[in-house]
Amino acid sequence: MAELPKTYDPTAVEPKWYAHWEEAGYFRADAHSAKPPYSIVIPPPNITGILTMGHVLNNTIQDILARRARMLGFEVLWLPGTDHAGVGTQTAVEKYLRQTENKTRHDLGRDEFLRRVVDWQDKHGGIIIKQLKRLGCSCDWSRQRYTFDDDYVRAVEGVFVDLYQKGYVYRGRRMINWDPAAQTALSDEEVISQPQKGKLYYVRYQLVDEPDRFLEVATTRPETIMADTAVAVHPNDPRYQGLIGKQVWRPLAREPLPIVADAVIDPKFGTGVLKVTPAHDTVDFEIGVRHSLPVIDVLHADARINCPATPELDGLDRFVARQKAAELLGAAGLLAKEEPHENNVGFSQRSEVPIEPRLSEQWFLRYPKTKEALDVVRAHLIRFFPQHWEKVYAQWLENIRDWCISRQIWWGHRIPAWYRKQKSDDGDPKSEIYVGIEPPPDPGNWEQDGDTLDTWFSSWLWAFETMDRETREKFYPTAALVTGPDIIFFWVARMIIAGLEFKPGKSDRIEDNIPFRDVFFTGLIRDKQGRKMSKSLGNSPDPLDLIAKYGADGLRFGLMRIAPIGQDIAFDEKQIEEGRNFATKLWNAARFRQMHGPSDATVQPDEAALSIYSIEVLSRFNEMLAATETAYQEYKFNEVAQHLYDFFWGDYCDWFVEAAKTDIFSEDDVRKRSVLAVMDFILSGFLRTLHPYMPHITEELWALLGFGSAGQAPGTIQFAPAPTAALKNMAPDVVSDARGNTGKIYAAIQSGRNLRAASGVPSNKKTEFVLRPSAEINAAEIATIARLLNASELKIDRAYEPGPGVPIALTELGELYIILAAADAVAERDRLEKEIARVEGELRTVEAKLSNRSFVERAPAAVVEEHRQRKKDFSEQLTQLRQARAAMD
RNA sequence: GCGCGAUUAGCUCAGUGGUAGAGCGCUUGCUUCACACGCAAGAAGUCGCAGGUUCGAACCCUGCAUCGCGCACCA
Repeated sequence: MAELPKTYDPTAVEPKWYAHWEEAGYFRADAHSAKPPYSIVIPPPNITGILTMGHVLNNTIQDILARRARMLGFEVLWLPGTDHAGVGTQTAVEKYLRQTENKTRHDLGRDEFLRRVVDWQDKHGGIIIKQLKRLGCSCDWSRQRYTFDDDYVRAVEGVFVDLYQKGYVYRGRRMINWDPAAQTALSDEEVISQPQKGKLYYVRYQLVDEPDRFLEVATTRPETIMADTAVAVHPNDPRYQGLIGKQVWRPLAREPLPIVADAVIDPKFGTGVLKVTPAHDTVDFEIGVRHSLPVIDVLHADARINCPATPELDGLDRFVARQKAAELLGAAGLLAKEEPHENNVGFSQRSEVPIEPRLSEQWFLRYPKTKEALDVVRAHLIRFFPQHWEKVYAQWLENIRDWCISRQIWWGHRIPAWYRKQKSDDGDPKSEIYVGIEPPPDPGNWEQDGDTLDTWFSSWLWAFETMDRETREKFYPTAALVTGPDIIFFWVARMIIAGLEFKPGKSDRIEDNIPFRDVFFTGLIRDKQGRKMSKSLGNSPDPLDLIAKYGADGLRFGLMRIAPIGQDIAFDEKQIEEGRNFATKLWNAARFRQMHGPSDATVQPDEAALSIYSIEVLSRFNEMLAATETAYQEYKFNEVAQHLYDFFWGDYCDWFVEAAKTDIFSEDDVRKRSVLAVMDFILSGFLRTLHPYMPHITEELWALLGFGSAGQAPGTIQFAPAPTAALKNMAPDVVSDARGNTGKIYAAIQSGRNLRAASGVPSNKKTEFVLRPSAEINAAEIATIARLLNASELKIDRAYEPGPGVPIALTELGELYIILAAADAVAERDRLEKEIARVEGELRTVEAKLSNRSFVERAPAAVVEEHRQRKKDFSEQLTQLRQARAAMD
């Protein structure tokens, strides 16, 4: 066995083990395994994406779940893959083309452009896969899928055709969200509203019958006046009662417009008069339908003004035109006033430009199975963690609107619909439609729909279309989905609907069709100022840099320790540094063990020969196992991490290892062997418990300490069984006695160290202590207490009488004195008086509580008893302290 | 407007009815033979505000404030 180097170097160790794992096929899932299944499908990252902190969080959690399940004896499938990400990828490639060749996609044409995207995908795609591997993700890469795989594409088309035939998918001319930058329709979910500072323009509309009278209309969009086809007032608004049914002149592109009455008008807003612009506003469109108003569209697809009748504005960008329109109106005396105004404007999530409501022919989906999708979550067949997302989910499903699924972009699944122009009897050209996976029988006469499908229309099949039939039989439904709450509608809800509606080989049992049983929603990672991490802010650290600095294990552990369930995470690199420090601590603890001879994980510590410190640490080990298990049940990963950290650093390293040194360096071979066996037991068990969080270093130490060669499954920690509790045969009172004794000893040591520091004795200076014991003290423990106090000598003297100024600490073992070369009576008197004051305060608090009759009568007996005991302890302490103080006078 | 979170030490956050916790940072002392990515000791908090329930509230209830998120509105 090689001696461990002094410092741990993750950059060398981590890739070595990952390569080994992949080669050995440890991550491969066997659909024919007899083991029970545990499966997760990865939220597929964009093919052109690079690893972000969000990915690190998300995939570390999935890896923890997968690795833990393997150790618990499950057949694990973690199914990876990537998403073609329609708009995102197309935008990226278009930008690249513009920069390198100064060309647009239209310059290249559809076929050539798509060829370029595929080039790009082959070149840049898959970077993120390599990065996930560097993070240690134990995905079954042999099953890696892509939303553009041939059979996946076919499945997407199949679903479209199926839903078309069932009447859920339909084509229609409706108001949709138009992204003028990407020049495509969007779904409602892709529009985010943002408050926007602007102006409210009060425009004067002249009455046709009474040229001297004007109707004032408040609008934020004077550039669309040319598209007005009415003005509207509330039917009960007394100010305008007489005007309903009359006409006003449209102030730009002058035409008479009717004054209509509609109940949606808010009389309190502006002047209570609305200009009705059916082509450019959803509410106005609906008013238009109710009053049979014409629709005039004055915008090009890129949101420039399209209105030759008003040449001053024609061709201008909408925001330039807004200003210009106000000027025109002002010059004509038709602008009463302008007011600053803040309102919410819908922005395209991707292009970050304001969307335009637009009347357009698109494909829509009326969602099937919405009630069932609500029920499976309400009945907790699917459980959300944290649970409060159920409400958000329900709110969406209860108010669900049809989904606009067609996109006017080229990179995506082409809509499997074809059209054929036909002459009808009345001479109007009518379009015949064909929808099918296979092209129509005589393709020459048909033209395929040029549009593609919303990326999410392919993503919603991810949970089952990534699996073949055999895999599905074994691994569907998946056990857990780990994702961000920002895609609860985009993806989670739609996957549930998809599973319920058309999971292949659907069963009558609804629980067979749902895509997953548990959904864990991660928090968002924010920077220290609480801002979302984003490329444009440049506040997102590159995870690869962090891995280079702290190791993948350090990054994983550090991040998991600060990621509370359901809450956003304020990222702080210090936390990652702590993760790295923890790895180093573990490394050195193992190194210390290794310095004292070879480990043997197969030897169980002899329970009869255990020291009280061993019993104490083993019992705390049991508590740690139980606590992590409980935390896992609730997906409280940060709690798991904290329990691991506290146990190992505090209980094991700070106390047990230090106490164990007495035995390790002693001549007593029995005690020495016993304590080393306990170390092996704990190191072996701890490495296994920690492995899901820090897979590389635990595997490395597993090998270096020789645990892998001792009959444990194939030499890797990955399939090593999860550790079981220690001290199984020990009587509970023996354990609690040991806990009680070590508790007293450790507390006394802390008091002694405090005394040392308060007396100004450096921690490395060996100093004499005297203990006047209050009870019999086991001689075997004296050496350990002395060691932990760094005492040159610990005298046990029942009759010790301290001279004036010798510092005293009251401990549960008795009175502890530190012997100084020259005792400082003044300093010690001050210290004692402070201590007396403190204890007096504590005592008063407890006494007050106990003198409260209601408390004594109504509080649980155990609580009252606890207070009585504390009162007794404080009283005794006080007596002793006062005696010590009196002895100084 | 509706809903969901958050508000605890300088910072980041645990704590969910019975003596306020951790890590970082800070102060002090230490290169003591696993670890300075470390060891030891310490200072530091009217638990957002106001009511209520209770013998007892950081914790339960009500209201308010501030911050964040979502939905709706958004002329």
